[in-house]
Amino acid sequence: MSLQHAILALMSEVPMSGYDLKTIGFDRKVNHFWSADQAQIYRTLDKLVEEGWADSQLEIQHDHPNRKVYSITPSGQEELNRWLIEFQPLPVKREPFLIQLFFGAGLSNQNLLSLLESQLTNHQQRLNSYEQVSLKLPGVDNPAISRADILHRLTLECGLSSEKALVEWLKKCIEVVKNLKE
Amino acid sequence: MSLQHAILALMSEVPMSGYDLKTIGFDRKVNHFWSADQAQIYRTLDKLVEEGWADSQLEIQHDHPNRKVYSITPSGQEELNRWLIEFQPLPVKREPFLIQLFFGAGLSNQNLLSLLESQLTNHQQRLNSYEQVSLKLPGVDNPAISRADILHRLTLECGLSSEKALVEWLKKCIEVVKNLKE
DNA sequence: ATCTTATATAGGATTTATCATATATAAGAT
DNA sequence: ATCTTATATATGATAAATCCTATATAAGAT
Repeated sequence: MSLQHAILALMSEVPMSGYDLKTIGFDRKVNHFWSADQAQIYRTLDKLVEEGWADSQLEIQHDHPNRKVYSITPSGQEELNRWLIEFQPLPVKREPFLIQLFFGAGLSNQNLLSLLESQLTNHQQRLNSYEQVSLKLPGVDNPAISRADILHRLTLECGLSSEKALVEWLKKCIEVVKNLKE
Repeated sequence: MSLQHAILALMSEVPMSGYDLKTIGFDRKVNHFWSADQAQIYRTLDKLVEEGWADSQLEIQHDHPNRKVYSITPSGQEELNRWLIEFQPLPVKREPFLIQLFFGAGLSNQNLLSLLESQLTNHQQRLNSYEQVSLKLPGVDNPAISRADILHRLTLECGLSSEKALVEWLKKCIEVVKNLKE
């Protein structure tokens, strides 16, 4: 499962609690290509420990509830290294909005336009959030940019170019539908 | 659930068996934005009947096993009409390959390039299959093009432009990684 | 005082999807 | 004769993801 390996990869950089993984890892760092539910993270951590790929130590806190900090084990690191070079099949496409558009011949132009406009708004927002992240990453012109930074920027650019393509496509759709005779 | 509505939409054009839905519907017609497992289709058909959105009639065949042909009911059509104009949130992004790239700083350039090349091959194949479909759709210049045909072409163009963007991005990644000092 | 937000972990229930397998008929190939 | 492919439906088991709820501490706001 990819989520297991995403967690292993995050943990291998720095040990983390479930809460850290959710708030720092999935909601911030890798949000542009993966997201995970809190419940799923805790359950996956249990599974990683069962498999011997991670272990945890309780960290007593006084200003907050105690934390269970998880670290990757040597066998976990081995598994991660194996997985990192394993071919990943393309994820299956499932786009609810395209069902609507494909089967939308019976809808009015106005209904189609509403659907398209709200998709456009949402994709523009996503694009915008990616652009905000991009501003915080070291630029490729930066002489101190690390190998990891370069790869981080490349993954972000994947999201940026996908979203840009979708925004352009949606704008085109809107023009086409506007000129459609009902 | 979107699968339920994809099936309702396919059925509302023409009554279909589970087998038809799989082979004609999901594997051919809408493959560029939805796919469904055979087992899932039959189970979803059961659910649609339970909900009163579809019904089936047995079609006795002599050259093949008998078929159960499903049709949309009036209440199913109502449900479909309602759903077709309901906002669909953007699908969550989950890209296993981007986990690898993002956390791939410890890999050799050669390993990174292998990953990128196999992704590129797969996306080019997908792009190619979309282009094959495109050739069979009526062109926008065709004066006899229907409203449905136009929408079909638009959904296909979504896939085409997404795949083109990914192919370009992967080519760029390959150039960047080639020039990366290990 | 009470409410909300942040910090922190976890289980129950359900949904959605996949994989494997079973069953059965008929056509066509070796 | 036997094997494979196409046609056709269905169930068991499991995986992956989401939603809801419970529990608990502490800081800050109204």
